[in-house]
Amino acid sequence: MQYAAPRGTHDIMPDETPLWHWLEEKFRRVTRLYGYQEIRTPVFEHTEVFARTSGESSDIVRKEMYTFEDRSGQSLSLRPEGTAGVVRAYLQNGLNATMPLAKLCYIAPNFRYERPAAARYRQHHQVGIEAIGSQDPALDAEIIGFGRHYLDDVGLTGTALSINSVGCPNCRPAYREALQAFLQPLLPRLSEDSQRRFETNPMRILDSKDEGDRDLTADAPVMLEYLCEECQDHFARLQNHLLDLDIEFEVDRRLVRGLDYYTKTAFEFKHAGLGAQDTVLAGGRYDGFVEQLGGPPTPGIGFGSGMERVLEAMAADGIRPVASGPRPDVFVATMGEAAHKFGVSVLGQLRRDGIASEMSYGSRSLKSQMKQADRSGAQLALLLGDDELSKGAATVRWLQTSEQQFVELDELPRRVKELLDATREAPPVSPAPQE
RNA sequence: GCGGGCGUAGCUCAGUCGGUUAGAGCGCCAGGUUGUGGCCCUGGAGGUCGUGGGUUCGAUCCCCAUCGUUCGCCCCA
Repeated sequence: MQYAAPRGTHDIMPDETPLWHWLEEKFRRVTRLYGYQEIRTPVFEHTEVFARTSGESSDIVRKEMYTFEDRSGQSLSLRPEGTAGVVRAYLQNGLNATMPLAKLCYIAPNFRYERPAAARYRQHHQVGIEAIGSQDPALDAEIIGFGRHYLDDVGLTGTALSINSVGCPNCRPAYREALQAFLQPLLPRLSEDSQRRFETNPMRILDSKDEGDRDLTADAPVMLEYLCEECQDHFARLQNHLLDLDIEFEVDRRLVRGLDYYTKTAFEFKHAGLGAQDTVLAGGRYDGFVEQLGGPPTPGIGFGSGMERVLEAMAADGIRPVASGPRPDVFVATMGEAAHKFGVSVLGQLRRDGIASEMSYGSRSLKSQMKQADRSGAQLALLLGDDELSKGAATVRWLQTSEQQFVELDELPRRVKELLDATREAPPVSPAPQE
């Protein structure tokens, strides 16, 4: 093999795109129900945009960004996550002045230079939403409810929702101190990874997968005990809204987020069939974010959901909603050069009449063309040969029943449409995609 | 970035205790029907056995490196 796609990237081939379209449509439908409008931002931004907001210490900024200089020497980076670019666009286009609450959604690729693993890629695709401009916990509930709705529609009803509050700049510093005070004496006994986290992100230690760490930190202070009044109230009201909405959740006191910008609400939907990369949709509130990008103090909240992960979770659950891509209505088969030439113009006419049509190129036997017609999934085959040409007609063959008839050429579009309509009213026994 | 598994046809995989022409099923193409698809039969194309180096009379097989992939860790969607 001469060339392969770069490590951690993958091609989405024609036999898979129908499934991607299906998933995108599931998402778009929910965006309409909840009133989120699509935004499309550049695939790269000034590196500052991400460095500023994700936190200089986060792994994403430290070692996972695709950063490069353009010809003028400015530093640009491929988007590693969705929120930063959206907020940048929000400010640049003055939505803060024109939309009291901006409800935005996107479907876009993200890029991270990390070691590929199951359901983790260097280029992956996320659907996501952001709501910028309100601190109301009802909005947190809407965002989480959106996530639940989307996953349910996709068929992943078994995903478990965890929520937590990670506090705010008022209460987190005190908690961080208390946590570090607790961890200090344990430090030598913690895993290597956690020793490193002690400085960079001590809250992550609570989330460690190391069993020894888990035991040692069983009685560690948790953020919930240190929440300021405002954060406490916010978290309580969120839970009430979720209960009112019949959304099942569990409070995970150790749930944290990797990016520095999160405040208050953090949440994750996990799927059991995925192995180590089991988070299928995750997000949280980021009330200090807009300010960090130079805007006025503006609260915001959103989530991202990895499409590759959702598709793998679907596969693990045996959800296979789409059988195949679009099929032509009509397949034109010809015999002889004159008929082939004529077939080309018939094909063009059918298409102008709105009938999806194909034909065979190169000189293939009729048998081979019929085989192609069969595999194309077309309902009708149109046969053109010397007989038809001399009579000014075409043979129209209904592929399911093998019935066929001569049709005058000027009758053709009308007759073909009639036959196709009849088929649609009484759908044949083809394996219908399950909804 | 760290540790382990795997890499044989388009796909799923067999195989060689190191030995000459590397196999199957599916798929693809053609013929069996010089104007008719699905089933069946017959035939065909398609492989530098991931790549590079080493050991050997001889390597797809053993060793090393490298690339890719996969599982776990870090981190994350």
